[in-house]
Amino acid sequence: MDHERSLRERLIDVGAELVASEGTGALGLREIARRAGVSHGAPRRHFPTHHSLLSAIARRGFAELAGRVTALEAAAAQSTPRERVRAIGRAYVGYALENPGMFSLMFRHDLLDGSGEAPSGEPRLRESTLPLFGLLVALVGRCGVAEPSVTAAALWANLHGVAQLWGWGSLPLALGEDPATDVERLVDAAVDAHLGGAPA
Amino acid sequence: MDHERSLRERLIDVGAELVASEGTGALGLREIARRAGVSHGAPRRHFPTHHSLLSAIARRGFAELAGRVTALEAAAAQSTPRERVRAIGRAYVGYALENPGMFSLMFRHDLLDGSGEAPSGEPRLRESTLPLFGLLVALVGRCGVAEPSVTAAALWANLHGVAQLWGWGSLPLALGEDPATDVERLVDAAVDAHLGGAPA
DNA sequence: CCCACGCCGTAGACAGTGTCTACTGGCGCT
DNA sequence: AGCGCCAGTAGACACTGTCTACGGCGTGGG
Repeated sequence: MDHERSLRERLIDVGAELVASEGTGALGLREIARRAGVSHGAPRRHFPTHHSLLSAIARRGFAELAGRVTALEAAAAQSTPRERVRAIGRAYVGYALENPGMFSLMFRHDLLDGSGEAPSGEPRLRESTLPLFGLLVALVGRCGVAEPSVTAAALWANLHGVAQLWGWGSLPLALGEDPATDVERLVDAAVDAHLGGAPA
Repeated sequence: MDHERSLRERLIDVGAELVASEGTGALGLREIARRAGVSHGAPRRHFPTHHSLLSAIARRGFAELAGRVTALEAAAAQSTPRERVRAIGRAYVGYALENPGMFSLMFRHDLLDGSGEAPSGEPRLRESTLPLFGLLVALVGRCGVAEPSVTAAALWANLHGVAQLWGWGSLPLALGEDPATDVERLVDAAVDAHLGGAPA
């Protein structure tokens, strides 16, 4: 490390803090550099373009989400597969609702460089979700469904849609009532629907 | 009308064409004015701010989506409720995949003025989906589920997530195979899951 | 008849953005 | 010691959204 923490990491840090506190609109290149205490040209040494910096910040988000899920998995390793799926679902939309700015950044296909990533091993951004998806496929497969991959995909889409629409404000508006309890009902409804009634 | 079509409408027109052909990133205020053949200050007479213009364009998107759905409903008025729900689902993600730019604009809570809309009757943007949601609630209610509103909300979220994740590129990457057929399988999986097995 | 008012669109200024290009200062290497 | 390299600086450039002052036009009242 250079100064105790390389500027590259510091830029991602302040970007993550900034998107958490102010939202995606505050993620200007110059603003990030300002809060990192460097001049506006400095980030260019580490990220060729603004989009690549945002991609790195989004990658941090995916990493934290994956960390939450794997922690969950490590803790409740001997629960039923179905309970694990439900826990993952709650963690997914929980993360989205606790970090709305980061979550929206993570899935903004504009802003994020969709084309080739640097050959330095970093996978392309939209492949960051593949390991999580693989885990989901394995778990729903152990729940005894016919086609695990398509069921897992449909379930993931359901969780993602709940997170997105709820955060957007239209779903709570349609359902009314308390915020926190309804979103859990939706997650449970999704898991129950795709994994069958309520057995086990 | 002033010149054959008021500038207000023309601005929304070119915005819709622009977002369809170039994506949300091309929706600059000056760019829209340029393509409409007016100076960059002209839009300000009709829209107080850039966001309000984008909101008007997004409203156009919601209107077209609603138009497709109501046309579908009018045509197949005597199908089973379930088939109508499935048709609506396909129309929803079909619209999203055919108009990815407009669809992403419609649900970008930043960009869109979340606060009070002009008192001139125009409802706030995120309430534009309420009539469609109401229709969905009615239809799933006629399918004999216990809690129509929560089931309808979960199903809507599922469709929305399919549209979003598929357009994002991660779902097709996970499932592989053909593009067009898989997304229909996902829509069918969603409808079947939330409405029960495959009866009638 | 004509003048004054209101409104639509123009043109320019202003702060701010992302990218690009010189340039500087300090470090390690031969 | 001298040299090169590289992270960070500083300024320019084109562009953006917003604001303000200014024309030009039609309409209505005296």
